[in-house]
Amino acid sequence: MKVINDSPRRKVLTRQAAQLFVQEGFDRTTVRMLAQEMGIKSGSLFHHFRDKQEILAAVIEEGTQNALAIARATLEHCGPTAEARLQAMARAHLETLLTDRNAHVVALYEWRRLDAQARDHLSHLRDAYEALWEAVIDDALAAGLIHGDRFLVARFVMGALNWTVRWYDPNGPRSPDDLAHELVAMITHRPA
Amino acid sequence: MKVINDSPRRKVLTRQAAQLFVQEGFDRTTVRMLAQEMGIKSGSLFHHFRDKQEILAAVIEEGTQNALAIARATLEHCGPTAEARLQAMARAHLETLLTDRNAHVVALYEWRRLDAQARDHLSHLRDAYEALWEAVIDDALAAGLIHGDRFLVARFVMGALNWTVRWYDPNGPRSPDDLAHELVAMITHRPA
DNA sequence: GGATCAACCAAGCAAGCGCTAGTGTAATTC
DNA sequence: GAATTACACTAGCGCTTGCTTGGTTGATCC
Repeated sequence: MKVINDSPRRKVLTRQAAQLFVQEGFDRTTVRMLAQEMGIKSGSLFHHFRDKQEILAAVIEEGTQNALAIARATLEHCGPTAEARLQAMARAHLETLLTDRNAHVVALYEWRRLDAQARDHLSHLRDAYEALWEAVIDDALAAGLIHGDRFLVARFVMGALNWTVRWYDPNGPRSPDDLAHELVAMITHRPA
Repeated sequence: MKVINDSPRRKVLTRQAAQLFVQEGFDRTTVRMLAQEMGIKSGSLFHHFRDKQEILAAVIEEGTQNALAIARATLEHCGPTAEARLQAMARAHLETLLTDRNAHVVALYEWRRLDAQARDHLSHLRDAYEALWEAVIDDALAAGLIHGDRFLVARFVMGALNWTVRWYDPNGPRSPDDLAHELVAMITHRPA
């Protein structure tokens, strides 16, 4: 019985699981519900995942990997100014939060359901992502674009952005780009 | 069998429940765990609360009521300038988040576990609290202290503040007052 | 054309869940 | 001093949970 793999099939199952985890929360999502969503029986589920927790870890891992990849790509293809980079990161963050919404909502809400070992592994990924942010914020501080404690500024900005999953309506009038603009304007000590 | 009451005993039990809900999450907290924490047997628990959900609602209600009361009191005892009011609200929010931490973490993480009727009742309370914020932000906008869309600014600020529960260390070097200062400085388009 | 293997299923176990029923008891009320 | 009340107990019902077991299927490989 092979359990750990990253077959394409597993990716699909992971995405379906994310959907359910968002709707019901991790604890209320039973393996029977997961299996039904996947079109298999509950027993078969354990052919793809060692246990229920591993499904959660897979969901969060995929979302974080995507966010990291998108952020890196974005930073390579935007202008070199501190303002452009700041704005690009904000937009990338919001777009990830919306296109890959399920995985990120799960990461935000169900992080504490991970066992110690998964949490350790995944927090390294998250640290890598946050390091990108801190670099961009350092640039903005050095350029005089914003002022203050880099640690605090980074966390305030991430908080404002992550909080959007609780109120943002993708079908509303505002685009992710609008939000990024508005946020950067808010924290920038310089007329846009 | 009387069930609904707001005896002082119930307040204590509610606070103990909040503690457990933070540690384990609502779903993973069993009525047996709650009862043990309270020093009674699981059956006795249902003398004080109709069911498990009612305990959750009680926890969140108490936290929100406190936040609302503190915010109102703070607004009455601070200076009249837009900046003073903004700062006072930020500090009040952070202090509530820290002194009454358990209840607020529960409100943030377990909101969706409320049944429709409790959620309806409590969202009115929350709306009242957010209305205070929007008034303060309107003042700040009118005073030219900050710029932008009032809806977005309010949500960005609340996001930055609420996110603090995930990283703030009460035993660290920074006081809530420091945080409030830094946040207001960050979003204020005017040298402090 | 036998061997291998991933993918699935039916059946069910042991544990734990929220909650109820019925009872005991000390304090309070009339 | 009888009745009521608040609060706690014991015992357990009915159900769901995550997960295991043992076996079947169809495709692929040599």
